[in-house]
Amino acid sequence: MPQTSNKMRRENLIQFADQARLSYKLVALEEHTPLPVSLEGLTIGEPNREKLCELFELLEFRRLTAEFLDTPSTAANGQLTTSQTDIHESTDSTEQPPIPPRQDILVDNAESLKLLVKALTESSAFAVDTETTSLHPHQAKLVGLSFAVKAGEGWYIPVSHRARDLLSETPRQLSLDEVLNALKPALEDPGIGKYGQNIKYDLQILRSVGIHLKGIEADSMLLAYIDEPGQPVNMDALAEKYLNHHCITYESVAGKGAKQITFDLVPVDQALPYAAEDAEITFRLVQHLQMKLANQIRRHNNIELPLACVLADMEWAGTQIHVSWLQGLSSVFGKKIESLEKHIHQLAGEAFNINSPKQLGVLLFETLGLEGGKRTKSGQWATAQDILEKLADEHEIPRLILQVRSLSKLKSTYTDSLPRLINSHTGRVHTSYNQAVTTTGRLSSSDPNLQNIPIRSEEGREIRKAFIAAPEHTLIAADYSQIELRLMAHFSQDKDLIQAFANGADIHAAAAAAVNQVPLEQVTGSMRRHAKIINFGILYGMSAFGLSKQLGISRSEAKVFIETYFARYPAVRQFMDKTLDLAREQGYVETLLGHRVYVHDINSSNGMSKAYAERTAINAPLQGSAADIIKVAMINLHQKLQSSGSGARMLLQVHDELIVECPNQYVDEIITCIKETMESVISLRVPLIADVDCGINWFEAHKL
DNA sequence: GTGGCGTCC
DNA sequence: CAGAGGGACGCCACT
Repeated sequence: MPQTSNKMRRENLIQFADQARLSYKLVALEEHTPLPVSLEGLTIGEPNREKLCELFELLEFRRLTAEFLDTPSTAANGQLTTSQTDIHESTDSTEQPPIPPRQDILVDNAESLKLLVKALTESSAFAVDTETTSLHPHQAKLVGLSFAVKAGEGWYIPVSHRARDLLSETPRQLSLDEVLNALKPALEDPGIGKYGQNIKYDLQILRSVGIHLKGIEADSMLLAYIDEPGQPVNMDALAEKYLNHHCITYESVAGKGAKQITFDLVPVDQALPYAAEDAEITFRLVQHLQMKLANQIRRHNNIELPLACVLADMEWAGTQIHVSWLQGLSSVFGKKIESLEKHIHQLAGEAFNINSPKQLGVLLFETLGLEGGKRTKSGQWATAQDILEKLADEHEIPRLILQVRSLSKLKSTYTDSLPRLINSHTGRVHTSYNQAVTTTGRLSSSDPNLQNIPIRSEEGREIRKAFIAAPEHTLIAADYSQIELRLMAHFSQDKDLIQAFANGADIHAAAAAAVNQVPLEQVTGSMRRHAKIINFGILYGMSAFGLSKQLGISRSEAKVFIETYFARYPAVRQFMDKTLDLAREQGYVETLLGHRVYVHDINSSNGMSKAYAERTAINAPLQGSAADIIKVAMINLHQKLQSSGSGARMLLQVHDELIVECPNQYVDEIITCIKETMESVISLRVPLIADVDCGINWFEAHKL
């Protein structure tokens, strides 16, 4: 009983602290007042207020605030950005008192296990880390668990280390069952906070041994990502960067390359410091970054961290694959490639590797002497699609090469590879979502990448028929309609753009009508096609040159086209100009929900890097805000699907699209739920629309 | 390991 | 003058 109330109080305090931090900052900013903190508007009792002060001490709030006040304000000096100062000149790690050598505790008997459980249970939060035999949760075996409840101390429990050879003995260790039984209450107690480094992984590992981790409070990887998106977020790099600590490398305990051994074969005496360090560093990183990021902690708490738990479920679920369908496609593609290859070699009069851009360039532009050759950066002949397309009229070979290219791409990347990535235990593919790599805030997907499955070409689209629903289930695909253009309308507040979306107009046709100054009825197919390219070009900061190349028109025509567009949608240009000003001033741009994208080169004297930074500054708030919106949709939808009791579950995310696997009898209900959830994430100045469809496979679910 | 290319949004 | 479309990942050839 007393424990529970303590935990509840703790939770309340954290919530209060979060609010108080913000309000204190405001007060401090306006009045430059020192502590104590103003708690106006917060309804907390005296005892809690005391506790709150303690908590501030704990968080070194005073130091944080002092830093905040010392930082030159953007408005005052008008050039150097506060954030750049924070990031590049922060000397946090050197200011802190030196950390004493870490004490490592090996848990290999009942007594030490008892001590650990006691330490965990009495803590308000602890770091947890798992050591396993694989990076893929479904094939990983749990080898050991490590914990830290405070800086300077790490615990490690080996559970399935093995003898490396016949001469060595199996190390003494507790049984997995005994360990899990002892730890389960603490791990599943939502009142005790958990810290992790890439907690999405540990969540799945723990789930595989029947533990449902609760009380997840922070992920150092996600905190670091919020601090500086796009920078490395592996633990070694973070320890160097924030704690000035050099980690024991995985290679130094497990070896590298072909000689690398799995962690269960690492001797326990070597595993102990490595594993204990993982947990202890995680603990310290979380504490450090929570302080550093006080004003962005909400993004971590309310978006990135809950999303990590959603992604863990999606990865764990995986997607069913129709293997023989893919094998059939492979064989069809293979035969076509073979015959095309023969034909090409015949025409060329020599056998060469048609997959080698280098050999192809020499053949086309030297042996055959075709015109229009361009060099790549490295001086090779460029043989990219657009170049071959121009040559296709003059010569048969480039035309055939284009066909081969497209087919071998489909075969090697998709139809041949996907079956190899099916997990033998589940019979499904379990992609891995990376939440902390992109600069804009998008997710990425790998092993396999399921965010670039073909859809445009007819042959490629066939591959989507291999992504099937489980028996008695249906796949539901829901995608946001024109989300980035809608965000452009929202941010720019352009009257006509908003009006077009409010009317539910075909936005490309509307742009075509505007640019060509004709009524909507007179918009031709080609006008619409051009307007569509311009619409996307605007989002990406395309130049007149790029547009002319895309549309096959002259540069001056393209220039007029763009100018007319801006004349028709004047607020769009104003928004772009304002965004660039802001980017130059503060060194970063921000999305709807506060994800920052740094554009350091925006004031560069190098024209090319500056232009690049400018395009990023325009595009990032749009791309990144779209990412924000779907992240929130995923968190909300995950919650709703779980509580619906339907058994429907999210499987995939492709930037503006969600794929849900749903038991047949609930499809109608869940479609409604998905649409409502996606459209109600946030209220913009234009409607947010999600198109939803369903089918037995991903192809069928994309009829719209 | 790097560069070229191609797939997606 | 050169380069002139944002963000990813994966395959292949080549060094």
